Formats: sequence, C-alpha cells, structure tokens
Amino acid sequence: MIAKVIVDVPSRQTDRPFDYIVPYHLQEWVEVGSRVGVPFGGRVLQGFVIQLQEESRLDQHKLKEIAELLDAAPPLLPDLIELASWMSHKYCCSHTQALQAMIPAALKGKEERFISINDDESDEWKSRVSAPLLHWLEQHSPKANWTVMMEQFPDEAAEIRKLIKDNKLQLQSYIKDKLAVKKVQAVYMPMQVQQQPFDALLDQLAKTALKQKEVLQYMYEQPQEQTIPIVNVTKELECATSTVRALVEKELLIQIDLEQQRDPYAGRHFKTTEPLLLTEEQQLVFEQIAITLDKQQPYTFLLQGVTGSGKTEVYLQSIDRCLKDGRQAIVLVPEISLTPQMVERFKGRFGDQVAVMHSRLSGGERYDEWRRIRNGESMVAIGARSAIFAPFQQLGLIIIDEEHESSYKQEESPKYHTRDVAVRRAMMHGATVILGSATPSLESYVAASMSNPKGKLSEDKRAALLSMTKRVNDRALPEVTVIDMKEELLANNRSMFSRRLHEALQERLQKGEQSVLLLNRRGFATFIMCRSCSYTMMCPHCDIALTYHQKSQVVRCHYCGYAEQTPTVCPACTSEHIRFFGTGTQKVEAELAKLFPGIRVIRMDVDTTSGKNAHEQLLKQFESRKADVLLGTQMVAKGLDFPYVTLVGVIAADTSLHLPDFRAAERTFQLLTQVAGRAGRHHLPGEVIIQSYTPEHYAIVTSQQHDYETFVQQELQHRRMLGYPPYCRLAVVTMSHDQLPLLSQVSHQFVEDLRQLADHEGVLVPLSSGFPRSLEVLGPVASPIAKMKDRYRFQCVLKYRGSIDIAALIQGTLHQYKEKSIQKKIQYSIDIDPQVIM
DNA sequence: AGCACGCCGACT
DNA sequence: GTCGGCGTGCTC
Repeated sequence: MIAKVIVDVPSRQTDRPFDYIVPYHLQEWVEVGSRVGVPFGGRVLQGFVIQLQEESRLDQHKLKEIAELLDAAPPLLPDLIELASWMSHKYCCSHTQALQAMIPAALKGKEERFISINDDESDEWKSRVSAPLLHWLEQHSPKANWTVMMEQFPDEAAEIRKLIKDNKLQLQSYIKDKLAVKKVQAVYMPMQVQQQPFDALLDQLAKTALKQKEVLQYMYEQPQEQTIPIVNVTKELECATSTVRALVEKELLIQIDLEQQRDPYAGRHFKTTEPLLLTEEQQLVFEQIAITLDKQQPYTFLLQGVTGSGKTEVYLQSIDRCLKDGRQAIVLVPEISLTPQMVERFKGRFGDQVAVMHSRLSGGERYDEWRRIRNGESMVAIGARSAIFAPFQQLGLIIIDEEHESSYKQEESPKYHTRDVAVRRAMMHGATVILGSATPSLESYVAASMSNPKGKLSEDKRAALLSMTKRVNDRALPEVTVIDMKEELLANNRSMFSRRLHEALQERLQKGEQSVLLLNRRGFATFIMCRSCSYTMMCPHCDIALTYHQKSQVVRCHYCGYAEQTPTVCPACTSEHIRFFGTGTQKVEAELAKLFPGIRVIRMDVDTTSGKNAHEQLLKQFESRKADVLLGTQMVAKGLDFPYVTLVGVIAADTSLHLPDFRAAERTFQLLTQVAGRAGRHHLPGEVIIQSYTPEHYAIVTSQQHDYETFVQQELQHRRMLGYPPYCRLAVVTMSHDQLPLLSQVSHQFVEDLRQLADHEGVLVPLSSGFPRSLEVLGPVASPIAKMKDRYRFQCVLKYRGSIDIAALIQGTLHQYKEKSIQKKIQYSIDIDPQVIM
C-alpha cells in the first residue's frame, strides 16, 4: 500500500504529497488523516497521510517506508483533510500549514535524534574521536542525545558524520510530541487476589503493617478490578504513597498508568438550566432554524438581533435540536467574550457534553478537550476561532456569535476567516450555520438579504436573514446622548470629561451604582514623543513607533521585539519634555482620581490584563461591586452583563473613525452600538453618553438611534462610491525584501505580469464597466507599515468581482518567476478579504 | 526548512 | 595543496 503524505516543511517546493510505502505491520493502522513520521531528505519528519492507494509496480523501488505511526487513532478525519486542501488554495498557504492549524499544538511533533555505538564493529575507530567524546558516547549509548552531543562536542561534528557513514555509529530518530498525555499512577486489585478470602491476604502482611491493612481492605471492598489513582487512595486513608507501593511490591495490587484528562473546569459547579419559554419572535426564528436542521441540508442564517433580544436562548435550543438528531454542534465566540458566564450558560444546559477551547487554556488542557471531542465524549464544542476545526464526525450546527468581530480573521498564515471556513465546512456536512450579531458585517448582511430578504425559506436559496427586534421582557434600549466636544472646548472645558459626563458619574457615585468608561482606541500602545521637538521614538528596524512598557521601563517594538531603555531626555534635542502618549487609560484614571477623590477604578488594558486569569479576575471584582468604574479599551464592550451598571461613557467616539481602513465607520458603529447595549440590562434603567468631535457623522448619529438599517444604507452608499466590499472583493499581496530597489523592481514586475495574465483571461476590466467578471490591479505602493524587521514592504491591492479564482491568478503569476534567487529572497504574503459565500 | 553537493579564497 | 565559505537544488 502507498500513502500520500504531506510533510511538515512549510515551503513552496515541498508543498505536495510524497509517496511512501506503508510497511506490513502498519497496514491495519495507517488511515487517511494519520500522523506519521517519515524519512525525508536524510531526517525524519512529521507528516499527514492524505490518501491511500494500491501499490503499482512502477514506482515502488524508489519509495521509502513510513517510519512510524504517531497516534493510535488518526487526529484528522477525511472531511478536515479536504477542508485543508480547500484552505490552502483559497488562502494561498501550504497544505501543512492548513493541516497544522486544525489540531492542537501539542500534536506538533519534532524530530529527536539518538546516536548509538554499533557493537559488532571493531574498536579501531575509537582513536578517531577525542577521549571525552568517546567516554561520553560509551556512557550514553544507545540513547545518546544528538543535540546534547553537538552542543558539547561541536568540533567533532564532521568526524561523527563520517563514523555514521562508515557504520561505526548509528543514528536513530523518531518524532517526539511536544506534549504527552498526562498520566497518573493508579492501582487496582487483580481478580485472583480479590477472589481470595480477606484473611488469607492478611497473612501476607507483617502484623505491624496497620496502614497497609487499611489500604488492602479499602481496595478489597472496591468493585472488581476497580482502578483508583494512588493519590486518591492516600488522600482517602491518609497514608503515604510508599504504603501503597509496598502492596504493589507484594503483588497484592497492580500499578498502572492511567491516562488523565485535565479538566479546566474541574471543581466548578454549573447550575443546570431548563429551556426557557421562547418569545413569539424567538419562536419564529427557532422554527425556521429547526426546519433546516431537520432537513440536514446546508443552510446559512444571519440572525440579526438587538442586544438583549435573547439570541443565546435560540442558540441553546437549536443545539438541543441538533443533538437530538445525534449530530454535533460548534459554537464560536470571540476570544474576549468567552467568559465564565458564557461557558456557564452552555455547561448549565448541556453539562459534560460541552468541550471548551480557548487560548487561556494551557497546551495540555486544550489537547485534552480536543481529545474528548475526537473520541466522542463531547458533542458540543465552544471556543474561539480555531474551534471551527473541532473533529466532529457528524456536524449538524455551527453558530458564530458576534459574527462581525474582526478577531474571526486569523492574522497569521493560514489567514482564514472563520465565517468562510464555517460555511464551507457546513456544506460538507449538510449542517446549518447561524451567524448571530446585533450589528452584522456588511458582507454578511448583503449576502443574506439579497439571497432571501423576507427570511422565508425557499428551495433554491441557501441563506436567509432572520431578525429579532424586541428585547426580552420589552426592556427599552438605553437613552443615548451624544456630546459635542467642540462645544465643551468653547465653553472653556478643557477636561477630557464633558460637563454632562462629569455630572452623570457624580450621580452614580452618590447612588452607589456602577459605570463603564470606554476609551475607543484600537490597540493599546503607548508611544513616546518629545513635546519640544515632536521627535517620536521609532524602531530602527520597523516603520513603527516603539511602545512604552511601564513595568519594565523599556520601550519595545511589538513587531520585532527590539527594546531599549526609556530615555529621560529627548534623544534628538535633549529636552526633558519627553512624554508618554497613548491609550491614556492611565491618564483617564489619574483624572478620575483628581475629579472624584476616593473613586474606585478598575483599569483594563494590556498592562493590567497580561496575567493568566487577570481579565476574568478584574471582571469578577467589578461584578462584586468592589469598584465604581470599569475603565478600559474595546475589551470592556464585549458581552459583559452587570446588573448595577447604569452608565456607559465613551470618552472619544471618533478616534476609531479616522483610521486608514475602509471599515473604520463600520467598526465604530458596531462598537458604539455594542457598548450602548451594556447599560441598564436589568431592573435599573441605563444611560449612555458618547463624547465626540464629529457628532454629525452618520456612524455616530445612527448608533445613537440604535438604527442599524439606516447606518447600513449610508455605509453601502459610501462603499459603492469608493468601490469597496461588498461591491467588490479585495485581495492584498504584500512583498518584502531588505533591498528597496530590488523590491520595487520585482513588485512592479509582479503587477505587470499579473495584469498580463488577467488580460489573457479576459478579466482585466475596470470594475465600473459593469462586466460581471472584472479585475483592477492597484499599486504597487509602500505598505502602511513600510518597513518591518529591516525589510521594506510593498503591497498591491486587487479589486475584483465575479467568479474569478484570485488565488490561482496570484499563484500563477508568482509561479512564473523561475529565477530561484528572486523566488527565495522576496517574501510574499497574500491576504484575501473575507467574503461570504452563501 | 535542512542538508549535501559544488565551485572559489585564506591557511597548514 | 586543503579547509571552509555559502549559492543551488533536492527531498518519496
């Protein structure tokens, strides 16, 4: 049998299957999706079997054998292999990158090498190495670690290679996993012992061994061959481990290693909840979803529901319906809103069937949760982005909550968008997708509403828009006030708080209610600027301002890691007026303390949330009313639900409006709408105050009125005028090199070649022409970050429309560069803007 | 990505 | 005359 294997080398040249013979003893075990160790170019590499086929006589003589099988059960299933292949094409990444993204990092094996002395050879070679090396080899063979040897005897590397070639020494290597399964030592009483009368067993113990007797009795009373971890025994009976060991020595007990699963939620109790009675609106939505679930045909719903309309309950009941058919469900949530509150709702309804995967779990915990899914113990996976690859075999439902969130796009290769992958995966399984949001992304909204505006199912469509406009219990949306900060300035108020916000805060303090303050900034960097000469500290390797880290008193580049001490005087003009600028969360905090003496503030930013559970802990403190104000960036806006919050203030709504990003207005609208939903979710009425220098901007006006529809219409008009998605699709090709002239030359060449290829296919037509298939190539121009890690960066933007295989076009162009020197030195990065295929 | 093979400068 | 630089090319 021949296995086609994708080897774990992320390079363009090796990004294809290689053939290996499946050795006889592995024939029963190697499957599509298996992870194997294979000899490749003189070493052993990890690889994935993507196909199996019968041997043909033509090629087998040059083929090598699979060296080892790395897992008892294949970590990947055929559907994921197919999905990976689709991803590698669509997102222009190697197959191995796509495959690797699907399994926990714990399963990324690395080669480990050992060297041993070949016994049956003569001793004459021993004079060819130094005495210390020979001694070391003799001591450690046959498990002498190669890496250790190379570190200790670097000068003798060449001679060692020769000795291996001459068959005096032998090199062995195998793949070692990053993380092993956690084992606990456990004991059980073998049947033949347990069948004997207890007194007969006692005879084998010393009369004085009272503790051993206790243990023996305890084990004797267990059900037949019940395995119990030793720690449990010692805890229960308050005895030492050695006591148990003594019984193992006497063969009264047998010790084994028990695979243990780390349960990140161990010891927490989740209150069981029953399905709630749905409101009329929820019921209508649920019925539509139930129909497609029952049909088991792929379908995508965009569920637009105002904050507080009870989307989660609809999710829960949909999942329940899906589980009843014996199919599994995936729930995706933005990383930041995957809070214990959220987990609790799902665990409360579905109990242990829920597996949770997020970045705050350790590698081992994540691996264990993944294994629970893989072996069928778990039927519901809830997690961030990568949980879309949960290895379920019969997927019935995928839910993407807050589908507009930008964190669903992965920034590193493979640069996939979770939404697109979800729709694709659902197609393969006949599963239903629910995209939920109060403020859907324009591309989803347009795709769903064009596909099916009335929300009625029809046979020929695969998507529909569903909406919920009423809040559960008919609570009113909070009153939103927009303050024009220009007027504050005219009224000689130079503080960052408007008079209105100041009053409102004062009022909450008096009443003992809580407030949330949002500093609307993307990122949280604090940079350093001289107030005298406006010199800004920049990274010498990247075109990026250095960020200031308070804890370590250094300035650091967060793209390349370059760091230096924070200066006390300006390096350019030696002025002492060098200051930290940035998020200003600290500045806001200081001002709050000045204006409201004794105020208790919890600040959430990079500095305060870097620890493992810091984020969760801060929120807990706030929830238990240990603070009056929660102050922070975007992260305070997501999914929080505190009963005593009656005021939400946005310090400067327009800071995110003027970013060089065509989605800036959309992001601002979404953020403002979301924070507005934070206030007054319970019995106390809420108030929202938004401060802005451009209060007339449509993103601000419409968010004040909670008017998604009007915002969309205005924004669509802009997008159409400027030629941006959803009126076209975008792909950005970024190229980088350390020599600017060469980079410029190659990128111009690239654009020219791409145009030529597109023209050849008859699609190089301006978008304005109205042709169904059209493409424009813009650039090359310097990237927004013009230099990174000493490499200059140029980018080309492709705008296109219609059924154009943009990835194939780009790859086809790059493929033309036969000159290896160019191919190697220039680095390419290809970014496909998310597009909803429905 | 590694690692081997191969063709040109500074050393015993 | 050899050691070693890293440019080019291959890995089932």
